[in-house]
Amino acid sequence: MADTQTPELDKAYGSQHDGKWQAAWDKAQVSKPEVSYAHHLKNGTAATGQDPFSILMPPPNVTGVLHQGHALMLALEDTLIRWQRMKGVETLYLPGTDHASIAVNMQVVKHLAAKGVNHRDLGREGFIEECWKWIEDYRPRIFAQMKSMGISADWSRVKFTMDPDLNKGVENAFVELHKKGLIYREQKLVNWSPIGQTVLSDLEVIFKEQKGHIWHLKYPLADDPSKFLIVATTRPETMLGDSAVAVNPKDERYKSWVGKKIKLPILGREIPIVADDYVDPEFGTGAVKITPAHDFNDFEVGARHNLPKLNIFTPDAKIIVGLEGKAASWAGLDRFDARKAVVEEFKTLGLLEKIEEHNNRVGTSERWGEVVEPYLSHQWFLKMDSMAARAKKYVEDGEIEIVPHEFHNQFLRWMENIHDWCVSRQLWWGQQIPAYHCQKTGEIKVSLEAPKDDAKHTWTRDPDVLDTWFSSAIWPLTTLGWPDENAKDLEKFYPTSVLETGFDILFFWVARMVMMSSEFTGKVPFKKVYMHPMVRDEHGDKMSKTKGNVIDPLEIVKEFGADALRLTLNALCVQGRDMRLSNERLDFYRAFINKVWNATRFALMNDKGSTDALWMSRPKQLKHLHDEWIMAKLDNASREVDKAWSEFRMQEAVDVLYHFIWSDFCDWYLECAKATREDSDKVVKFVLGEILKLMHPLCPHATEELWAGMPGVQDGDLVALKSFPQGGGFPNPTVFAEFKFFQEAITAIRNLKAEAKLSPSKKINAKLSGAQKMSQDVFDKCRDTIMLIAKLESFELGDLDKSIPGTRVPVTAVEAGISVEIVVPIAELKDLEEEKLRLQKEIEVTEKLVMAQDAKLSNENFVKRAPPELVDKERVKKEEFLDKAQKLKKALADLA
RNA sequence: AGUCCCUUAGCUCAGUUGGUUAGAGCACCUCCCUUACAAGGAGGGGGCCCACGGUUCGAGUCCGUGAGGGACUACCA
Repeated sequence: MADTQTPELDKAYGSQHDGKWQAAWDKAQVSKPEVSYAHHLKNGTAATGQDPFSILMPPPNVTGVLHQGHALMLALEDTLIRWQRMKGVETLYLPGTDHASIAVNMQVVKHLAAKGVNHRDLGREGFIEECWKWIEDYRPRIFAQMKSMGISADWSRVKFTMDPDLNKGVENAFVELHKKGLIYREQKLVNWSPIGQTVLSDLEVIFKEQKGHIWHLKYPLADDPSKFLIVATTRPETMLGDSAVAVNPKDERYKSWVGKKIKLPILGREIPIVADDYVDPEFGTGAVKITPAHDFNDFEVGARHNLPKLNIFTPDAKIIVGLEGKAASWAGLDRFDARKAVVEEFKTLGLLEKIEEHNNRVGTSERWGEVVEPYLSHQWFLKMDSMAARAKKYVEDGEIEIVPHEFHNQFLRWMENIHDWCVSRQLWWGQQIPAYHCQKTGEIKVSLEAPKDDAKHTWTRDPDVLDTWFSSAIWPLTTLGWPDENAKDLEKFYPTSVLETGFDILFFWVARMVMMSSEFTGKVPFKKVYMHPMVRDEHGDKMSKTKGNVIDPLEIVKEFGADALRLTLNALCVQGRDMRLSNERLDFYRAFINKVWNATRFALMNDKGSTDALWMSRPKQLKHLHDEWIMAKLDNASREVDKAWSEFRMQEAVDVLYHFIWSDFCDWYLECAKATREDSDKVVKFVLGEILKLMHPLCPHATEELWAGMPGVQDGDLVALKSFPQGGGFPNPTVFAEFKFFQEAITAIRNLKAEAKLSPSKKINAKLSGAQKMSQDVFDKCRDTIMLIAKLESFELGDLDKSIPGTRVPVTAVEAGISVEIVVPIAELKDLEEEKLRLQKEIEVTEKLVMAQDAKLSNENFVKRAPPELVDKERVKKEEFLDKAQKLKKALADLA
């Protein structure tokens, strides 16, 4: 064995070595599936005959800054990835970033404006050049931030949604979908952002509660201006685009009005009164002005009645040139000023009936925050119905499993109510739509290559770009090499194993990936969807810059270390509930890492210079009860962690490890091992080594640092490439019951000392009575250890010597065949009365338990109908309680 | 308006197909700086598991109703 220098471990855990290990993983190419899998194959630890495991990282905005949501995503994904890799599975974690068309476009426009440059003056090419500059400035930052979390992503495969090959994939997808007739161009009413001057998808519109008004306006009848209908509206300015007034056909009040005409005030234009079921006679006045070009419902009504769609706004929501009457002078007026002008005019004309207070929800743009204008325009749409039906079926049939299950129904419901997706955007930054218009003929061609001009045609490319989410929807394809269907990664890693992300993009992204990726492959893009919760602050509030309660993950990494952050995020991650992150929690989990740290220091304390790699092989000889027990516990913990992760129960995995390491290993086992030092040395080292492996997916840096400190570990020998503990077998089937006796005996003696106000370190004499119920073998396996830990002067096995009065502590473990009393001579006790009280109290508690068991067991129905093994268990319990109660009573009687 | 989630110790929360005396951390009380760790150890107090009803031998867990809190989707001119 090479003579490796065992570095001295720091006194406490700190994150100062994180960078060293990130470099070591890079050097060993741990995250390259080919490399790590080859390593496992060589060592005989590969999981053969199993599908590869792959996660595609949800690409953050390339110009973004890592936030807590990203940190959570990276922590969870990398935990799963490292766990699978250690299990010997061929594992791919593919990182990437998103071009974030609309967000980056906006940032760069703002950035230019700050320099006094109007982006439109640069022209398309010039602007895009600026965008690339901006991105090159930011891209290294987010990469560095992601890497600081210690993720083991394969950076040799890193992707950007605007990489040339991904662009090719996107254009190919668009052309293919068009060929299939799923993409079409149409003039429709869309959500329009007057500030961004682009269309938005339904999902990019945020509804906000706003205090507003309802104006009741009088609309005079054309042939008799003394008569009028009163319409109620929240947007009086849109009356300039009215093309009808609608009433309910069943409404008796207005029956005679249908078919007549209204002469619109201000404009003087005449519009018909139509009957339509859409109108609710109960609401407002029962008469509704219809503006097909500026309201989604009115658009529908207008279509049914063949009404003209009269647009009144310019793209930046100002009154157009060319309106009739007084409105002609309002050209260029902003929509909100136009509202005032219209109301003022109605007042002047004596046609304003009244104004009511009204709270309504108005759609605002996600990006710019201004009120979205329903606007008539030509856009590209993607037909959703057939793709949605297929996506729905995948989920219904369980081909895609959504965790937590609550999102299952939400997903299906959305698939049922989906509208066609408007995929074009009037922006420059993004993937330009591969469509060409002929100015002369008005023809449109969709193709990868620009069509050649000829005598009849002059082609220009469609200026619009695609919605960011269009390229994201085929992320599982393009990152793996599609449209090359023979691409190696596509063949090997598609469908991917898990799609891990936040529920806020379930519809934006997850649903669209399912629909679109399967459209081209006929296969689901991933088998499981795991939606993580939202990270909130310690008070349960959403983190936001304006509130100033943002906990910056980068600051946390600096202050607590990446491992503490990863561990904490995992520990707080339960299904179906948001998590509250706080410094208190981070402190707590950092302390946990420190515990592992110090346990390792303890184990290595007397090992300086040793090169015996004791932790590498499973000890065969277990001399003491606690040795057997900790090995069995280790196996249990390994299996439980494995199961928890396979079900995305992230908190449970941490919980299992916490209890196993802190309570079982440190509090009980290591204390025992101090008594049986050489005998237990192999076990201590082995279990510790396994603990480092179990903890590695959560705390990769600290576990590597500790591992490297183990004697005999050679340079470049990484935990990251070790085999994940599988759990062996139970050498002794009654080990838990026996150890239960062990623990209870010690606890009872400690308890006795505390109640008797004896110092814990005061050594007392004790005897074990009821020897016939306990095998000499078990006693031998734990006698010395009990003495040491419980601080006993003497501890013998034998019958109670009646001549020595004393108090007794019953300890029973029926399953192990143990029913004994620990006898402490009366001379050891300071206060006899206290002891009597203690016994009295315990008798009461125990008798209550006996009664509860009696009640259960005397219930005929229970005995008859419950599973027999359960009834047996209850009987055993009763026996235990009864035994204990009797002994306690005898003990009390002896003291009296 | 519809759908879904939550309500368990003073606080923050676990509690997988119903089945040990309902758990943990923090906080609190007592004791211990015992040579891995005071970011530690030992012991202790603290719970009609929101309410009512139902199913069951058995309910924190399943069903119904109600109260309080939250999320999402849709939306009335």
